[in-house]
Amino acid sequence: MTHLTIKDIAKLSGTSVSTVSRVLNNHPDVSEKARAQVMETVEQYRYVPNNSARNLVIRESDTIAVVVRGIANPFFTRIIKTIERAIYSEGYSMSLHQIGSSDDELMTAAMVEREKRLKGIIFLGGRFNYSPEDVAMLRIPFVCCTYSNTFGALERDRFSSVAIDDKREAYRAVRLLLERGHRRIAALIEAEDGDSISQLRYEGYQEALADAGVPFDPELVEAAGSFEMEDAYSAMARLQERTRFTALFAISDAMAMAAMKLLFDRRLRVPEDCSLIAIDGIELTNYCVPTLTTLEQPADEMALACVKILVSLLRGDGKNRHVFMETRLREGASVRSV
Amino acid sequence: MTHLTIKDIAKLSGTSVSTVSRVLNNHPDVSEKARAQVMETVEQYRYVPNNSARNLVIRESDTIAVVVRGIANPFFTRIIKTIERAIYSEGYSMSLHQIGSSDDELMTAAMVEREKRLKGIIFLGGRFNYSPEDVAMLRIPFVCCTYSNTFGALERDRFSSVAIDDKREAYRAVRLLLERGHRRIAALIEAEDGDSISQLRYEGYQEALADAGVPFDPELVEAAGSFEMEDAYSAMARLQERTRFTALFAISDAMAMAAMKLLFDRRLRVPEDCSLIAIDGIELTNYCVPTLTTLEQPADEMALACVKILVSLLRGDGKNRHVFMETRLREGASVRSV
DNA sequence: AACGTTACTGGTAACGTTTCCAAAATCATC
DNA sequence: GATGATTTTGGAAACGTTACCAGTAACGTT
Repeated sequence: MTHLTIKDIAKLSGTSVSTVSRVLNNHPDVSEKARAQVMETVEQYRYVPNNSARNLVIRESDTIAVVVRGIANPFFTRIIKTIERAIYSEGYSMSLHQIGSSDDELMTAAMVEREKRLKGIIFLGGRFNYSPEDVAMLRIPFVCCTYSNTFGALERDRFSSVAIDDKREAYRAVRLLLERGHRRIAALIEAEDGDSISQLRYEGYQEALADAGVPFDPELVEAAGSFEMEDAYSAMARLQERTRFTALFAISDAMAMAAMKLLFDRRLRVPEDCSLIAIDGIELTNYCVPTLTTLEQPADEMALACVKILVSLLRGDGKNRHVFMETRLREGASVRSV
Repeated sequence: MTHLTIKDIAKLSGTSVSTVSRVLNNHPDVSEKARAQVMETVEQYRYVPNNSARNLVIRESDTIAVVVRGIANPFFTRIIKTIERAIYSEGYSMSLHQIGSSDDELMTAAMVEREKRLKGIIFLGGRFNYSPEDVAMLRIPFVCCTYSNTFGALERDRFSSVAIDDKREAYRAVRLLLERGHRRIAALIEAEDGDSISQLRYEGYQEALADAGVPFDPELVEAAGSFEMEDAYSAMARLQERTRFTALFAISDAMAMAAMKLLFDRRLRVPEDCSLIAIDGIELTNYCVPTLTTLEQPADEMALACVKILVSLLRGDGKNRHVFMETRLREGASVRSV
């Protein structure tokens, strides 16, 4: 017999299937004696319940899905790592789903949900600009991490989110450049339009310039095809060929690092010829030359908040919430005063 | 009714449960007419079978677990990404398990296996030096990725592996430095002893020196507490304070990048003052300054090989295999001739 | 037209749990 | 020690599939 069943345990501990089940699920209505009895046999034979059977009768699984757009992003890896820990320590299990830039996260999620009877979903890095009707496909709680849907059509009480205030933080980053005397400040953004992280950060950039009385020059803005470093590198190349600037705001650390490389390849020095600031705070920024000045998102806190919110939704206490985190300025050596 | 069952589909398509099941599982013994009928209703109502019920009667799940030590490692992320794709396209699902450096991968795997009735396991980046008795806990096929167990106690036909020949590739890397005229070549390794990737690569280093008639100097070797950049940085600091060298062989790209940063912080130039070579070929090496010369592991190929082997084991055709991949030299600007 | 093949179909018993319900045991009260 | 209340127990019906088995329909063959 490869796998023991609850029946075997019942027989071995001289009790019934029901009692074993009760013990295993920590029901109060079972005598101390029986409980001890059962526990002992369970330990002894290293019995582990069959999850499929359990999920079948429970009518759902114990799985929380994490749907991530761009798993290669170091910032996301960091978050995933913490999320996984938290999910397991809450007694759930996690399944990870990577989607490409052309995939539809809602489709993926809906499919997986139907197939596995998910408990909940955490979206990581998606755009998630869906209509309420679309979202109705998802009948389970979900939280969007790193995406705040600030202007989206979706009603705020239909889902939760954990994010930084992208626009405000971008504003802070650009203001820092302005305070250091920069006036020609370029922006390296990502192509996706509409209500995306890129757009929000871009708006922050524009607003900071406006508030400082610096006229907006579209020449100074270039969009990469994706968040990938490769695309950022070539976007930066276009930008650098087109115009001159003393500082660059990149919407992500990885993109800033690609930009840094382009500058190096063109024999331009950071920060002497061009200052650099970005948002994310990935570990790598401490190791590039020069170290990157960046607004660090509290990745671990964000991950824990996601799981905490989702779990409390699942347990029935707690409503949908939208949590905004603050970034912390981590000064590297990539910004100089002019 | 939230979820349709196979019974509903049977009723709706005017046939029986058995027939629907047969259609869904692509059994040949069903008429074209019935098949079309069923397919249509399935499409129309977007029916998705309940996996728990299926797994219950099948007596196993459709899940392949990936147990990874150090998910933050960019090389692993890349592999995971491809593995996930491959697993899904083969019709399985994936669950990802991150373990810390102190955790026991076998324990984790055994636990998860019992709980979920896994189909198979892929170990990523572990040491996996277990005795045959330990491994007997795992009753399902598994493949170790990036770890070859070259000298381990485990019988070779009990598991599969996909890896590079760590010793040989390290040998190649160090020989390249030797060919460029370097004689004082330091090594930045990782602390884990015994039969680890670090050790294998370290042996390759020693052998290359020996073959070139360069005497081995233990002063030139420093071990980091882990593969983390932080630990690599401080190990490199110790090394650099202790002795002088014209070139460094690091056992991983990430460690090399940390070393590069330390050299920069100490006002030493790469490659003028110290050449650098490593193994892995992560994308980032193209973006550091200067670009790192590295032996690139074919991450995608390795990932696909893992899944292919595992799937063929699961299908019953195919035996346990040990695949060695070749690296490809990707020349950056971090090595100079002396 | 009777027969044997073959192609297809539907009924039903698993699979290993949880949960409901009723029965049994225990306890408290008079 | 009889009664009712309470705690603890076990039996059995779900949950939604698959797979076996028996049966029916369709088709050639003689």
